[in-house]
Amino acid sequence: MAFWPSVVVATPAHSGVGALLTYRSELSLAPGTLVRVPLGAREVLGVVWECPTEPPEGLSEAQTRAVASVLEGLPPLNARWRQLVRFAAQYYQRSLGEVALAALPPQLRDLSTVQLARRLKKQQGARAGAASAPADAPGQHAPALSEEQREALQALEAATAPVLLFGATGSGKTEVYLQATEHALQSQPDAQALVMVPEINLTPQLEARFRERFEPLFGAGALVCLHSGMTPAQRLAGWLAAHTGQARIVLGTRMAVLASLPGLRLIVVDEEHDPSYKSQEGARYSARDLAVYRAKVESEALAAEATAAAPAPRCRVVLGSATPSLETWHAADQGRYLRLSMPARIGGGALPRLRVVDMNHQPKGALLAPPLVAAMAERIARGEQCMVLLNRRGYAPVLACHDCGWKSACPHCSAYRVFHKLDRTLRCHHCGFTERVPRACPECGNLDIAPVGRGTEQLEEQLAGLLADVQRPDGGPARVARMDADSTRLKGSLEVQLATMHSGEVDVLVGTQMIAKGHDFRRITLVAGINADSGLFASDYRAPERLFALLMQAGGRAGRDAAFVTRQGSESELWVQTWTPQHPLFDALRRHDFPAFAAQQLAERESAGMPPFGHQALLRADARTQQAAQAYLNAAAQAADGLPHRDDVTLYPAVPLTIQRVANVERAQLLVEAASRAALQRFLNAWQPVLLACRSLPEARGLVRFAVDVDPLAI
DNA sequence: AGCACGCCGACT
DNA sequence: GTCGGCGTGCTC
Repeated sequence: MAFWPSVVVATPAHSGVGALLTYRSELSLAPGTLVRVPLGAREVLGVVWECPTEPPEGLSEAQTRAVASVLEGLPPLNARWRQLVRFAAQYYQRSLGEVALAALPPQLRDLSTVQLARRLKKQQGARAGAASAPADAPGQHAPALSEEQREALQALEAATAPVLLFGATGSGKTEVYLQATEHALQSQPDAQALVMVPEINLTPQLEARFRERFEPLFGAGALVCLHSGMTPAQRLAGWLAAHTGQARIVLGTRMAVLASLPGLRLIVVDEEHDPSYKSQEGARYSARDLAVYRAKVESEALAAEATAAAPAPRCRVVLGSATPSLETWHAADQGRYLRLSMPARIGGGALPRLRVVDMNHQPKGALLAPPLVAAMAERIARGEQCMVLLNRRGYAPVLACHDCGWKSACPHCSAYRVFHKLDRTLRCHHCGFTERVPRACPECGNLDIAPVGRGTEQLEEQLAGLLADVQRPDGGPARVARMDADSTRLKGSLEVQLATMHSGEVDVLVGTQMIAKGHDFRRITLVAGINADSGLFASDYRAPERLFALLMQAGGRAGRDAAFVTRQGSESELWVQTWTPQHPLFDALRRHDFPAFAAQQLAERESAGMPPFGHQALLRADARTQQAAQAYLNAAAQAADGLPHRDDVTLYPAVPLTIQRVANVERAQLLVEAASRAALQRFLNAWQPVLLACRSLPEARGLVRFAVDVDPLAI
């Protein structure tokens, strides 16, 4: 067969893991080149993966189509980026093209050559401007570090392993990130840093701090944000800036870990324990784990390029948290990660005192224990602020008829619709189905339908009533406000509410866990978790870990302004209402002793063979009937018999998910366990083609989709 | 993911 | 008799 020039391209077509498509190309294109290629009836974005020197086997020239166009002027995606994508695709059992394309801004496809050239020119112009920007603010802009911070910074800059920055809330982790970033960027004119936060909500305040610090040093275009809340045009601009090197700092959510950053020297993963770092759709990757892998790849490449004369620079990765994930903590125990501790709060503020309220000894049916209400009233009278957490939006989780037993079930999901009193609706929090609240029971016509259980709307209402007679020092009445996904839905309303809280116009803030994260309210001296332990009754084995982190984080909101607390002559407090006050979690929390809590949890995990000691994956199936979903999973398990590495894993029977049906789709899953990560990976790779084949079995009729979730957060 | 192909109910 | 419902399957 005559030679014909071809390129192998990663495209969004995703049948089969690792499936790449071959196109004809007269030009020899370097791996990493961005191209547009025909796929079926459309034209899609693709990444050149290989440039073969031999004609492809089993594919004739006539069977292939030609590359439609090359994105001129864009540097190819480098080998380290491609290795990251290859690893992520393989590890999380998705196609290369899917992961590669998920990492690129979709708008790139629609950009004409002329538009692209214009954009790149703009980038270069900005870059030249930035390079010539005077950098005479150096040294004096950064505040002095505490002894602890200085030691941590020095140690992390000397580290050759991933660093766990274990710092109490308020210990000044952000300042360490800032100075580590500054040093990394100054080491090299093209050096870049990636800073990740778990939620979009947390980007604006960190962005403000980074801009303030680095715009005088590196120019206005030096920092870009990358997260899903941006418009397509903003995402494109941010991605291009990072890819061309004009942006020196990329600040973003989990998706940012896949951005092209040719000069990457530092990765910061703030609040590394946060479950939001694990993607729950598409390729279910952990951005924290990929960050660690990415830093390793970058460092290895730098080491390979280094000469004997100069020591090789590294790409460092810092995982920061006051309550690290048990995976990270265990890695530090084993010496795979370097643990750096910063236990003290900047300014010497004390951590709040824990007050555990045993709800078994409180008046029946009371949402708030009387001693807690009294404590809050006292604080407000002194001009202090309180924060109350309840992890349930709406007025009540269920509306029920006392006569016939009707409940506000969602017709599309196996869940109840939540009663929202403010807009008089019943809303399903799973599928979004919303109806006006009926005036009478839809089953029997009885007018006596009533809310069951409590949400933030009701808590806000009750607190306003309970605190109605409390006077602030200026004589005004106590003011209660609520902040949750409902109250912040409109664009800009989050900022408005935060500003209201900061200005002191609110005395009590009620909200979901959204209010526990990151936001700094200086005058808060009392934080309360109302229904904190509801998670402990669930079967989720990570519930204690999450509760500990939430309460620690929430408690960290209290007493951040040490001077204010001292002036008040009061001590800040964290109140927790619980039905299980004897749980060991509270002892550790009382002493602010995360290491003790982690050791206890890790011992339990080890004896049960759970992560991080054992390794898990889930095979999930969505289908029109529960029977079809389970039949598919069980068939896939059967078909695994005789596969290589089958004996290294345990396959459990298929079970329905806790919420079995969402938006009329039935859901089931099957757990896979292995003693080692490598064994799990070997088996999953062997299983992959079987999973595809089992889709067409007669018993799996009605299957909508399947997905593998490697290292799942909940099982 | 798209987008086509293919086989069953309400219209010009 | 068609128009179109979305179930199923492929994309070099």
